[in-house]
Amino acid sequence: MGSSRKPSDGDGPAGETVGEIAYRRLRADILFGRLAPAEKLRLDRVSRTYGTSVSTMRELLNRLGSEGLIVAEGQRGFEVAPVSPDDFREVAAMRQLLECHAIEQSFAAGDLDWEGRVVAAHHKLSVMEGRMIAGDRADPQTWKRCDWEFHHALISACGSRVLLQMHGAIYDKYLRYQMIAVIFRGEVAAREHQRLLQCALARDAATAQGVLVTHIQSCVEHALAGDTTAWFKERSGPGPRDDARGGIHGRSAAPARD
Amino acid sequence: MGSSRKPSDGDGPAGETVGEIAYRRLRADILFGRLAPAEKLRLDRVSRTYGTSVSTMRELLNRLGSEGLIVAEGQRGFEVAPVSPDDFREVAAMRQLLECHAIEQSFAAGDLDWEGRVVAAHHKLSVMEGRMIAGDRADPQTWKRCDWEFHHALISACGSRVLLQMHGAIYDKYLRYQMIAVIFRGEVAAREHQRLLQCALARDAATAQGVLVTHIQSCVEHALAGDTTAWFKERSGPGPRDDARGGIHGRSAAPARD
DNA sequence: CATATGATGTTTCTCGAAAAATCAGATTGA
DNA sequence: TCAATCTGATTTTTCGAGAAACATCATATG
Repeated sequence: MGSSRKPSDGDGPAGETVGEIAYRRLRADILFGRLAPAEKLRLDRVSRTYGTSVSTMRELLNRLGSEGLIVAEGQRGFEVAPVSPDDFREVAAMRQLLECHAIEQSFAAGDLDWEGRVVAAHHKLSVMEGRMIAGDRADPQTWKRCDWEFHHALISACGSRVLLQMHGAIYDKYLRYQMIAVIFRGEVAAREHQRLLQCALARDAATAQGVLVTHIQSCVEHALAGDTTAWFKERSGPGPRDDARGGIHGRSAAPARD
Repeated sequence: MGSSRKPSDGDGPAGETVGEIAYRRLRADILFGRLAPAEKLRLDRVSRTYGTSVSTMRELLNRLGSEGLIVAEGQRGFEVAPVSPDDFREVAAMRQLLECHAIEQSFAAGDLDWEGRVVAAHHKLSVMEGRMIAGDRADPQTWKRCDWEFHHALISACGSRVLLQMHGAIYDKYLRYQMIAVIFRGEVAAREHQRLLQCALARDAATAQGVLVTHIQSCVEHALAGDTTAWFKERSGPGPRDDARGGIHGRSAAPARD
């Protein structure tokens, strides 16, 4: 998106707040599995790890909690969101639903610029996949970013910000499972991406949806076929989810004024 | 405010934190239109209004920002999320997508307990709607909560926590537009709810989806038929949304350690 | 032996102030 | 007159400490 960034910003954008930087790092650490699922996050420790005060860290933790990447139970602290096969399946099904719908809209409305974005993103992804297949597994982050950019480009003409935003959120959770399960399906996935590209240029949404369903489902099955017991620390069942939501749902909304 | 909480503090649940109470109140104030869209929220003022310190308020504001109910631009403060006809349409379309899908799953899997929940929720909603139609518009909060509980009951057997959570989030945004536009479609909406109940008991998902689409779409059109220009304060266009998201999307994720 | 009770240490939650940044108005120069 | 810069005031961001809540463990009691 067209926000003005400083021309020379390598890692941390120049005029960015401390909290924002720590937020990105913490978020990436959860997504890429460097923080174990269900791991307890003690304020004092993590805030020192990421170079902020506890107050600032609490902001980030609350933010990530509201995204579902961290669970905050009452006044007993925070921990990394747990994982489970069921949750993985649900996340995958949700991604399927959103992305299939978005493909339909996007394929119908995409203009020439859109085609350009799709082709460009696929090229970059294709190159990265070639490297990964060749054995160069040094940088899964940029590889996965290319994967994201391709899938995002496909649906970028869907015309709904809300849809894109929700898809982004669920994609990230899906990505987390991919990184935890350490999935390489190089050749197969690359071929599916190739077919998605062809469908996009032919505006064939129906076929693309079929390919995408396979793309996601086979990934889930491949991941769950492995040793899923290693995912759990003790018992990570349904657990105490965000039951304390405000607004209308949780309980009767409080009166307006005090 | 170090004083202990009164045992009979009729507002929130007994052992609830100050932040949690303020969060619910602030969230409800946004959802029910008591805080105008695009209204600037100065830390000092709102924190005093809701009885917390600025640090605590920042937590809540960040949390609501991550839910999309508040926008936080750079280090220029927070404001209530803006509204626009386009956004309303997108939110409605998203609710339609999620709720139709959930209905299909739920109608197929619902057991007798589910039927009981649906019937009970519809009864309560029906009574409230009767009062509203009769002219008793004192308490839109409980009325809308009954609406929520009915729609939630319908899809409660869909089997996916992720789906239910996302639906809850989008329902709240939809609700906000309903409250802003001040929509009363008493008789029509009540009849549609009646038909939804019948479809649920007959397990007729296809018809229910059709009713729901009408239910949502006609509401959108009814709302947008009015004077939408009053919604905007100055220019509330697409505006600077959450461009600064972390993780994979925004930019290259930062390396793990420093 | 199992359970209830109480003291102690640890962690979270809340607060107010210092530091950094933004904004509005005034001043200066072309 | 217009643009640019500077200054003062307001607002946001960050921090560390105190108060409340929780967890742990030892002790007492049936």
